[in-house]
Amino acid sequence: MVDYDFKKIEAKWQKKWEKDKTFHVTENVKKKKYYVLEMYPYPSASFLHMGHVRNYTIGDVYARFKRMSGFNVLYPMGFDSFGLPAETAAKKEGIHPKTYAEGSIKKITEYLKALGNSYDWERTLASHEPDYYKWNQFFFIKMFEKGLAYRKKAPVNWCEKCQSVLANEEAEGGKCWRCGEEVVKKDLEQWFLKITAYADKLIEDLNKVEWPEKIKTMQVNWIGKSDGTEIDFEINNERWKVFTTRPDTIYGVTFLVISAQHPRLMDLVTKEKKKEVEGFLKKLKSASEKEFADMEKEGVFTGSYAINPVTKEKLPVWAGNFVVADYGAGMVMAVPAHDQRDFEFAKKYNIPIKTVIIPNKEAIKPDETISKMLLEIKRVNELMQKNKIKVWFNGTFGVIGHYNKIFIKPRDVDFGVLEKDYEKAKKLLLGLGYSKIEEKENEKFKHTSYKYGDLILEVGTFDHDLGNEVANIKGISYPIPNAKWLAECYEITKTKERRQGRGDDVLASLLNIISGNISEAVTEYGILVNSGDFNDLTSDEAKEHITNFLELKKLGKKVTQYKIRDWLISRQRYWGTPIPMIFCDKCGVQPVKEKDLPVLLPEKVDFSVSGNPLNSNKKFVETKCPKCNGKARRETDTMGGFMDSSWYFLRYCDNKNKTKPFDNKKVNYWMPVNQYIGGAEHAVMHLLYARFFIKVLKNLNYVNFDEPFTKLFNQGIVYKDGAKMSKSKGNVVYQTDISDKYGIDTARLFLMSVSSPEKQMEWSDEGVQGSFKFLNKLHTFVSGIKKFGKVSDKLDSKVNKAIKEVTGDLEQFSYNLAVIKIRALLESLEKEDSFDKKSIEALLKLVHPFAPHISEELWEKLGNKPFISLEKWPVYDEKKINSKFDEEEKVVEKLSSDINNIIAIIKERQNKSPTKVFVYTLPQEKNLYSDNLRELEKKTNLTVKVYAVNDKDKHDPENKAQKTKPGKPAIYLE
RNA sequence: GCGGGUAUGCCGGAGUGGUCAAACGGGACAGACUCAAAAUCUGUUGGCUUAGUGCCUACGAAGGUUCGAACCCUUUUACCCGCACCA
Repeated sequence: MVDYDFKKIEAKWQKKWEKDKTFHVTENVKKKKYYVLEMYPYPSASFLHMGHVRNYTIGDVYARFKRMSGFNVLYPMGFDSFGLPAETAAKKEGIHPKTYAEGSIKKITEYLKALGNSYDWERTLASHEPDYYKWNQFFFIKMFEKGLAYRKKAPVNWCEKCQSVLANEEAEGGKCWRCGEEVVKKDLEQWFLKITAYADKLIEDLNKVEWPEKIKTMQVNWIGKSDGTEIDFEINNERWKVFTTRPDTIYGVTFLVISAQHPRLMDLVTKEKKKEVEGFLKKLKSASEKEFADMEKEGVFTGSYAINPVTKEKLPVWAGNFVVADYGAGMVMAVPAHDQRDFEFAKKYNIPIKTVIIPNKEAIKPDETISKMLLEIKRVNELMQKNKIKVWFNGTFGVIGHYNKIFIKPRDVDFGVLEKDYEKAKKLLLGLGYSKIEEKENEKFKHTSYKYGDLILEVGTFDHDLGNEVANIKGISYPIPNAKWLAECYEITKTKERRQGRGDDVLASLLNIISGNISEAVTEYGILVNSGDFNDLTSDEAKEHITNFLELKKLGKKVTQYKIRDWLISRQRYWGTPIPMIFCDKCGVQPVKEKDLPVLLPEKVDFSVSGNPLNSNKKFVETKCPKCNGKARRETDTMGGFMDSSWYFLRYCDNKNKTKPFDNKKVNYWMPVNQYIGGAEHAVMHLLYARFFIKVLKNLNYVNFDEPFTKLFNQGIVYKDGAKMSKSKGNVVYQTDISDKYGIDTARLFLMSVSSPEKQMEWSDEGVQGSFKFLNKLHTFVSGIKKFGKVSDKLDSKVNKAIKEVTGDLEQFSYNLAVIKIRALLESLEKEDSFDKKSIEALLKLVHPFAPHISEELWEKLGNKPFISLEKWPVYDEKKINSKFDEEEKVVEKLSSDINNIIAIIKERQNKSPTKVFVYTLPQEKNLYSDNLRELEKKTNLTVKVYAVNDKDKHDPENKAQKTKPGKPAIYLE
């Protein structure tokens, strides 16, 4: 077989599509719309690699599928051409960013077109064009008027390498998202967009979209809403606010910690402590951002004391490195018993730890009696240990020993000792002031009861070896008993199971809880102890009550805190949308008048100066105040690129509008985007900003929907040699590497068939050949068809089933499974010698989304008019799908493999080559096999004869027929 | 540390309670075609065993639920991704 001429075919159809504007769409109210969109790329002059190809193909397959399914599909493509990368690339090449961007757009457009994607190129856009960014400025002013854009001095993230500030979202883990440079904090006056005003709505509306849970969670976490209580602590006769989500632990507060970065820290530091605090701060300052994050919790006492508003206790105020200055109030109440950070801090500086929560509501509550008893146990334990007697406390607290169940309100102290120590132990107890009540003995155990005050104490012999053995078998070991363990023990008693454990472990655990000598903070909710009037409440109840109490006394209130900060939009760079603001000494900050938009980005600037090149253009900077017409200065900061990407999908709907950002009728027809496709890395950046932007636009009456992207699909990353395919890693396979050799259809088909699109995939050079083979096979098969005939019911069933399954798979992005079914269909068709045109057409249509060029070509070859791209997706007929055929096939398959198996054995053992097969079936199964006689002969290469077992004239010299079973015919070979 | 995900045969990857020694593709091996190779076609590809049967071992590891588990539960290990001192 000669490889099909993919080069010619692909060029031919790409040209035809372009000339015909096949994929151009307009609003059509009679047709249901569907908007498929891939995140628009940042244009670079280099070739697309397989990661890109995969991404765009995922979208194109879907767009083509939906288009054929009868939707009016909007599938546009544009370019995110503003931004720092263009500026740096331009600098490197010594050309103007504009030249660079436009050159890149030209190149990348060419590459994108070579993919054969069904984009509507009439609707393209590029964010650096004044026609586009004019509207960035327009919206900015609208937001400014609504108070949603404002200027403020704040500590912001600064990237030294990029010479610009970054939004919080762009400072990933303290590093610049683009260049990886350490981010430093700087106090600067900057423009912000008030995304925080929409924080609740941004969380709430997530349930209106069908997005991967992961992305939703990431957004929720990023917004970081937490309900809590703001509590006033009095320090030096002044009230200081503290935010907490755990007001139920207020009785456990043993100190306060103020952030080392808190602007008013020094107000709290007493004269005596000043030097010490300053030394501490100095040390922190010298640490880099990263070291800072890894640093151990450290602090220094400020010398001041706070008054707990509920208990009136006096609490030391510390300055600490682990408190974030710009979250909450920048100061926290520390509850070491119930917060791990506070715990570590308290341990380090020897601050008291006070337990006020017992984790499980029904777990052991150390009341007075129990405390007394525990102390008694402790006394006994110590005495026994001193005398080298090993003790196992049985059934006292928790699950102890090897047969006892936990009980909640213990009445007696019960323990076991080894038989050899028994008498000695008894004596020791008497020495402690115990009085004997009763002594028992049976063949297994000895047992004595004592009285001590109102306590009962029992001592018995304990089968040490047995206990150990059981424990060993179960492999249970709790080196550090803790509250979690106890809670677990309690859970076990509820299920009536038995559990082994060491008595002294439990004892230690309980004593720890009572004495505050715990090994880790208990952070789970539970019931309150040591909490005055609030004792015995559950954490949830206590939060409510304590907050109410504080509100009543005007010492605190319920508040909601968010982690998300306002969106920092200004950048000190050239290549972006100029912020349309003017500073006038008289009138202050003034927006540029709408009629004067756009504020054009001047091309003539000096790139050699440090800082923002825009400052070098006097004509740009010096302007007049729009209000008083006096001398004024233009804002030289530009907008971050995420402004551009926050609404570009709206502009696609009406990209040539000169008078408005878009016509809202058009936007309301096409929007929201039904299927958005892009990488997960934008989860808390672009995807969050765009949602915010749409909410603002809805409030301003520009759009009538809440969410821009109904469905979101995150494609998996393409790997090669174990690393993400990327230019910087040098493990790139370019589009042309494959398309030159096999054609772009092969590349598309392969990328879609190796694994499901949302999973990461490993690139394989060999694997591509499989897809190429398939397309060759398809080409040979379809172009070799001489004439059409009738379809068998069997084939018809297969065709219909394939349509059904492929349709379902495409709908769910299970492209890889769809491809498998298409392969199987071609195989079945190849086997037949008669089929109708409709079946072949169906096959081509199923193939089409994956391999659009070859399917167009073959479609034409069948004598059809172009374009298959605009043809109707095949419809299946459920009635024609008959599982009987599948079963038949299986049965035949099995029988022929049995026959082949026997042939192999005969050949090897008897060195004979049989030529005839006699098959003996049950009478009712005879037709099943005789109907498929030809199939059987083909598979076995022998003459086949089928008999029913009761056929009188059957040829059966070795009487094999008696071996016949239902579904398993007997076989004789000769 | 917290949250999410993944783990399947030589490899890539389907499969989420019986029809599973496990789709499909790649690779390897054998056969057909050919002077030969490539392409193409056919078959084999966990082990033992057998005129087509049967048995064992296997879906990261260990337990458990079930008549029955690659699939459900628990624990655990490794890798990937996200967040990271958020009170």
